[in-house]
Amino acid sequence: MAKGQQTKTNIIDTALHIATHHGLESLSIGGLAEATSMSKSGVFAHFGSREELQISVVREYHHRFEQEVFYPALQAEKGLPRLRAMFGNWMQRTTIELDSGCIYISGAVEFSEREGAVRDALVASFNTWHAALRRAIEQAQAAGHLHADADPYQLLFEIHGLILVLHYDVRFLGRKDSVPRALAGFENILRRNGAKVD
Amino acid sequence: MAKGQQTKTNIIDTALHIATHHGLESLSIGGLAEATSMSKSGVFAHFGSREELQISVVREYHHRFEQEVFYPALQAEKGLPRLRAMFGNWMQRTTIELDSGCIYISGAVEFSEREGAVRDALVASFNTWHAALRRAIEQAQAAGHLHADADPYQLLFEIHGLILVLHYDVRFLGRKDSVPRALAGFENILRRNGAKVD
DNA sequence: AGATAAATAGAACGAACGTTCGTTTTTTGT
DNA sequence: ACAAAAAACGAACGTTCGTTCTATTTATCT
Repeated sequence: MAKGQQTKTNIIDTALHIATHHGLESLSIGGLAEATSMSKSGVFAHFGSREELQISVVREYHHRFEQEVFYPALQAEKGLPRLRAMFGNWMQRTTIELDSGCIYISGAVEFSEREGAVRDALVASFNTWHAALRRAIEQAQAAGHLHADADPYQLLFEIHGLILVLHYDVRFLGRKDSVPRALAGFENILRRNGAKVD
Repeated sequence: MAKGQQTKTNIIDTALHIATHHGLESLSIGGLAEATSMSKSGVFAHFGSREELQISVVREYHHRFEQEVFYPALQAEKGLPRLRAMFGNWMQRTTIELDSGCIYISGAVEFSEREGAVRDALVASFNTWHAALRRAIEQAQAAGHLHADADPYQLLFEIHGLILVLHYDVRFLGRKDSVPRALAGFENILRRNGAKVD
């Protein structure tokens, strides 16, 4: 690999770590320069603008999300098992490991009233995941694991809420014991929609 | 009222408007000075620090939240009616009116890994509301509206999730039609815990 | 009305911000 | 090893930031 790409990867790694902890808006060229022991202009040259740097971080987060949340869940068989795997991985990625947060959540706050390419990248990335979840729900319905007449979007809405409140309780309120609650809420939703008890 | 207090109130009003739209961290002395047609030092003198300004905004938000969400719900009779009123007012305050956001949500992201007085004020303020909700749930149980053996915290957890995802969908994804989903999710939770259909 | 206190303004500070530019170092290809 | 290309540096730019002064304007009270 060319030296440049290697350095760029290193910068993005550092930036991703900062962004998952303190948000995309907390990224600064100067801070990143210090963290990577480079000069400001050296860092800057790789992206051309701060906005492009933020977009690169969103892209990298999207990639890792796929790798750690989505793809592993495909190992589980279609239907309820896979949906449960996706939710479980999602919980883990969002709150637990190294107590880093989720930029789909922090970014939603930071860019809810701000237009631009970063917001667009965030929305597109989240929508991809959203669509994957909807597919998993519909497959569970097709497999007879969930009622066929249930509204997938309503399930999705409620499930997403559990992830958000889990994130809120763990990271903001410091309630480390919230994972069982989220899991219980998840099973409540499934049961109401025809799933057998786990 | 003294002239100073009057000006201070005006500044906080303006600051609250900005904070509900763009977050507490987007507040700046200079921006507030321009918005209120004052000098930077004139604005600054009322608070002594930016942090104290942010805390003042949190306090004001807490006050309005009580006025517009909590107190009106006390008109409804104890138990399920009051709980429904609290949730309804909460939804409205959080997403609808003048499409302004909720600093309990944006603040949770902004101050999740930042210690200090602002974070403490936010946590304390939210916990007050949280406790009020828990009381309402327990009253609904005592009145026989909800199963007595249900865990109030689990209900609270799931209900809070609905507010968060409503906020997310409306403000970030721009899905203005999410209120019925949140309402449906709320009734789902109540029904599972023994409530009669509404 | 005149004295006293409160409120606001204005200028300046050091630091951090994103960005630009010219130069120097390092890597790459032959 | 040497030339060409890529990568990183260092200094400076114009702004904005929170904050600290001193000066000036307003409101308050007798």
